[in-house]
Amino acid sequence: MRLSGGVEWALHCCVVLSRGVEEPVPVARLAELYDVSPTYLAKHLQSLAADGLIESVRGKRGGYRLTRSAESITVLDVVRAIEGDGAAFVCTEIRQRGPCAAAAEDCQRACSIARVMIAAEEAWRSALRDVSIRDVADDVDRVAGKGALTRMRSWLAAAPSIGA
Amino acid sequence: MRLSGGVEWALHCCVVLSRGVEEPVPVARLAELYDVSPTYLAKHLQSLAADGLIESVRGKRGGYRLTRSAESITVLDVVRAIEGDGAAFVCTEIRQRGPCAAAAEDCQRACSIARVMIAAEEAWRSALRDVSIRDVADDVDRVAGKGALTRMRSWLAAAPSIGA
DNA sequence: GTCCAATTACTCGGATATCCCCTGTCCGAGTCCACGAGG
DNA sequence: CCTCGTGGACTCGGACAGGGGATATCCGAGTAATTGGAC
Repeated sequence: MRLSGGVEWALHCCVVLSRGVEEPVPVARLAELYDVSPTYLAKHLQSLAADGLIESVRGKRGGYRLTRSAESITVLDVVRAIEGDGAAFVCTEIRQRGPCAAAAEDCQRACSIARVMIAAEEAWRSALRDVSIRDVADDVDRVAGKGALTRMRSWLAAAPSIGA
Repeated sequence: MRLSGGVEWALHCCVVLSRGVEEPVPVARLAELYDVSPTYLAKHLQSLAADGLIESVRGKRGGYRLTRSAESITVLDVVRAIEGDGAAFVCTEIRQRGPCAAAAEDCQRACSIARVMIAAEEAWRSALRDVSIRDVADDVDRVAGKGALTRMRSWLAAAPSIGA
């Protein structure tokens, strides 16, 4: 059980995009900020756009920007956009197989093992749902210093590749 | 993010093994009970044995049996034995990369995003740790009928392939 | 000076290879049980 | 009748292929800004 590495990228992107929603930021710029593969990051941002978390602006001076306020986007929203809605544990109903199989009419409720796993996943989802991108951004300000995020956001807005 | 299918098999095996600890049960018999691949199930049971949850008895009339009481084995123990101890979310510290990288001395605490993910995983683990194999077995008795598990355990103990 | 239109440069978007881990399988090492011979 | 040794069959254990999804990449579709000329 391992999450895609794109989850980390997407979360960092959403956090930095939550500072100043004015103008869109191209993928190449975000990739340069974090020193990651631009094309692969693009793939993940497309997933976020497909779920309506960010919107794309095409053409010159285009890019991505958040569609709604950072308060209304939860960490779970981002994780689900990247990883999909599928549950981690999938019950194959092996209790209904083999020589001691349970009768189908006795299996209307989910099996005991599946219920435990589902409850645990719900606890996981709940923890992620309780934290918004805004909360994370505030925490970054608290840990890394008040101006760190704003400085990164300003760098994104600056003309690309001048100093390089 | 998806768990290995072996988790389901291993949990069912531990539950049925918790009924009557007298004599070991061979892998082939367990595989026949659930109608799954014997060799692949063996691989997973080896993982359980490596973590000390079950012990192997070699030779004729050998097999696997639980090493301790079902109360002292948690669902989390089984999941960790199959999936390993690694965290689902791995922080690659991209905050320390790129042109706006944070200084290393400012990163002694885990980054805000990683903390959220770690806390969620801890909630997931906690939910799995709160349920023992004994609890699951009792719930199976409650749902599938009091004698279902005992009947399966008796079938395991019976001489193999008589009726077939 | 103003308007318009073609050009251009920059952006996203989906289709395309590559790699690694999970799935699934196999044969060899090890061990207990059974049986038979000898005392 | 009891003991011991040998054989056999059954078990686990780790080493060996195949497949699917994540990783990483590329080129084409689309759009806004620019720029040049005409009025």
